[in-house]
Amino acid sequence: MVSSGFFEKVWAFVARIPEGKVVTYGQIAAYLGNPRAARTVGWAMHSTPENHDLPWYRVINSRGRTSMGGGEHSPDLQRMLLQNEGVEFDLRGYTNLDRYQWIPD
DNA sequence: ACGGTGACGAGAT
DNA sequence: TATCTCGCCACCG
Repeated sequence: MVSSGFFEKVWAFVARIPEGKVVTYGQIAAYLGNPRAARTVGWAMHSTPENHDLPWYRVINSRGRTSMGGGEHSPDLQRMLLQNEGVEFDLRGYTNLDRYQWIPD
């Protein structure tokens, strides 16, 4: 079977996040049935395939900040991509989850 | 099978 | 608010 792992579920979830909205790592873990697997979700995102079409930048941490990262994935790039979609950040780099967090149907 | 790993989370300082 | 510490857990060699 090609897609049965936890990572696959994470990617499938991320693919559904609408434009201008964000979700947190812990939130994804919870919706997938493992409330405490936030770190694993983070690792899944780190392991996203090269040819990803995923809106990876719509995943942020529970405090409304863009994820840490190195190299290609920089917090600044992530913030920029989100601002392009209308997500606003305050001067310290935080966004308002009450306003932009996506709650699946 | 086992253990290191990591784009996290929550509480403490 | 910035940092640190610890607990968590699926994946891969």
